[in-house]
Amino acid sequence: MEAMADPTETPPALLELTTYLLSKVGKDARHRLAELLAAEGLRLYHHAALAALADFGPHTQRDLAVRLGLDPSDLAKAADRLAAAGWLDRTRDPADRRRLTLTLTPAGAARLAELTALAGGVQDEVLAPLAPAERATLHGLLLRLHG
Amino acid sequence: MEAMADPTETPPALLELTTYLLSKVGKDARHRLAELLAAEGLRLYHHAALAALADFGPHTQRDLAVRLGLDPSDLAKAADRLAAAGWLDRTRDPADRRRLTLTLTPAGAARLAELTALAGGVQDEVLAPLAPAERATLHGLLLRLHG
DNA sequence: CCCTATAGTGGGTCCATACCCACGATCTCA
DNA sequence: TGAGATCGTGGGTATGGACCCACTATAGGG
Repeated sequence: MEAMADPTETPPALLELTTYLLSKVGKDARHRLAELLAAEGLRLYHHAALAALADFGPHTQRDLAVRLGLDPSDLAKAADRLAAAGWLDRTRDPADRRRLTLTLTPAGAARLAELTALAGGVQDEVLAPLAPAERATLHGLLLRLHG
Repeated sequence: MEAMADPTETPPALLELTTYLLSKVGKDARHRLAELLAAEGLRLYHHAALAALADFGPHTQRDLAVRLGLDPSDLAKAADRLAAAGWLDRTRDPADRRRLTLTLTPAGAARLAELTALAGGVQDEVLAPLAPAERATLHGLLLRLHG
């Protein structure tokens, strides 16, 4: 009995393209995490914003927008959301009253830890086929590509 | 003189997530190729469709939609585009006149070769930081994740 | 004090992806 | 020969990302 061809099989010509795999696997990973976050009314950039504040300390909105590569106007909306939830403080800079300084609150730090755990869970799923050493190798290679 | 902090630096907490890197690098790769294709009025799935026909032979529209994970309605529009350019033939199946069989034309095969070369160029850019052996390693790992 | 530049923000646009439905044509089978 | 299923297709909708402009409040130089 002959093996049945899988009607959903990807064309080998595409599987030979590393960029195709990169794009597909990356999209899948992002999609999974985005879905989890969406269930809590959050987006990926909310996570990124909290992480940036945790790692680099307070930012003005403009600076944070630059760091995350977001439009200042879009970041303002994201900051709204995060401030409303009590995860960051938005204080007017007394030295330049145009500026708003964003600072992570303890509640924000706690939330960030939860989101990071969530991301870790997705990562375990996505990387399941790889042994720990292989995951480390992959991580190192991707890090080099990221520059 | 102290090193100036890079205001666009990504939060280390995110760089530690392999899925973050995967998603970012993958998005970048897809974005670059999509831009090149867009300049010629094409989308990524046009390339994928041609590749599938080349690798697996003629498909009905339905089968091709299943293989590529596209909505049948959307694939119909893509097939329009490709047929209009003369890259595939759309023939009514005499045995079941509801079905349209898509077959790659020689012109389509030639176009596919061009697109594949284009994709290869993008890939060389994206993978530039890696040595050939490392690229092979990366490819192998991604292939395992793709299943 | 005026002029120009900048920070934040509200309210949009544009685009791609992913759906989804209804319909005509056609097939299959009882 | 009808009932129901299936293929292609036209014409939608929903979503998220990226971008953009106008406007207010504020700063700072001349």
